Amino acid sequence: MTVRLLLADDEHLIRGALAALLALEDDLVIVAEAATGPEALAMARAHAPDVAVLDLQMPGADGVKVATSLRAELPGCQVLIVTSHGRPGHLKRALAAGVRGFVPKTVSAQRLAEIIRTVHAGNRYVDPELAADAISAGDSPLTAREAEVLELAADGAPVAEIAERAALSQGTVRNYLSSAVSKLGAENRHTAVRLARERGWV
Amino acid sequence: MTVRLLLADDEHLIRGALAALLALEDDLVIVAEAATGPEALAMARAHAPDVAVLDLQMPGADGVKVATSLRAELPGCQVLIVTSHGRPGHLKRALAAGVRGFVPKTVSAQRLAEIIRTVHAGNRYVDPELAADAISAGDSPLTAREAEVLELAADGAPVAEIAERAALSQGTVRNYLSSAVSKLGAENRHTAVRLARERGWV
DNA sequence: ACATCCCTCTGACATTTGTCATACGGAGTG
DNA sequence: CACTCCGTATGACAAATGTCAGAGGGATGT
Repeated sequence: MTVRLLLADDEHLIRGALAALLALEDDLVIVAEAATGPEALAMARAHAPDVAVLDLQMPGADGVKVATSLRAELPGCQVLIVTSHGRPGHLKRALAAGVRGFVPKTVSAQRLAEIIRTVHAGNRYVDPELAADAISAGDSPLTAREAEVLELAADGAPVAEIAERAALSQGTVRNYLSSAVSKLGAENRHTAVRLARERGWV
Repeated sequence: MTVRLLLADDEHLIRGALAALLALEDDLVIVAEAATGPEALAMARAHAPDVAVLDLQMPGADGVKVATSLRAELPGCQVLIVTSHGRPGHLKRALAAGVRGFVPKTVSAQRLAEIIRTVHAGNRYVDPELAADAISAGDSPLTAREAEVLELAADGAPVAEIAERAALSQGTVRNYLSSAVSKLGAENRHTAVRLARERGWV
């Protein structure tokens, strides 16, 4: 039984190389390739692959967003996310979106082929190390608003701008930032942003 | 004439796939692979390749650092940097370190093989788009100290800590930050850090 | 010799952030 | 119903940051 694959990665070099390697496996066949999120979606619609191997970061829409749409449109298509930067939060988001597999790019092609088969068989596979990280990072202690405000603060915007963009009063914004900072044990909003990013909470 | 290659990339999947693809070219042969900077250096010493294909971001020491050491120890070995994130400053640093080629991972394997040959022949190759970015980004307007202080401010440390780490008075640190911020046209130190990072000035 | 730049510092001031207390309405829970 | 969160807000105060003017010393270039 052959497994029909969709391969999506914005790096042509990687995608091509990966395609070549996976094609060496007798039971795997690549039916489509894509370089962006929307393209991946279009390709999936056109070819209805058994398994979609998606890079986490792509222009247009990231792997998790694509996965969400895919779940709705092609329930028979299993999604496997491959990523360079394994942040705990990404894994959580991905699983919530119905992704069946999540692996770092540090695995070998051999392993990847096995994992593709695992996912195709309807099982799940999550890289043990990433899983451990996700568990030890735990749940976000931030409320929805706190996370939102922290996110808006991420690029160094002043309180006034955050307040405007979030349609809140400046005082409220400062309250949220303050509580986020203390919950994260940070010294100021900027280290708080960094910590939250590392744990994948924003 | 065959070209003997060293391949260094921390992502096993990518490295393996790349190796497989490049091995298809008759005149290219991979004599060594490495997953970290130090490992790349050790491998280069052991195998004295003609061309070293290095990922820009690797654990241990980045591609440019490895290139610098390589220039000194193995002048006959040409260095080609491959990267996902093409920041202008990286290109500049790389060229200063004697790197002969600089390409994004979006090129095809076919192109990469050609570029490897170009570099091996003693010519240079820089991706046109990255080159354009680097030129438009221009030179850093920051003085050495300003850049240093800005770098220390990058992870959100308070002025007191920056001052201590740079062995400067707090007032001086604030002066440098202030002038860096105004030179970069930023609103505050944090957006300044972001801007400088984007242009590769830190 | 002079001008110009960078590095370093100080002191003063305005602005922005961070913290805290307090308040009110809504949602959910016991 | 009382209790506890969360979201939202205000006001006040302390601390950090941003800005400016000025000043001395070293290096470099004309």
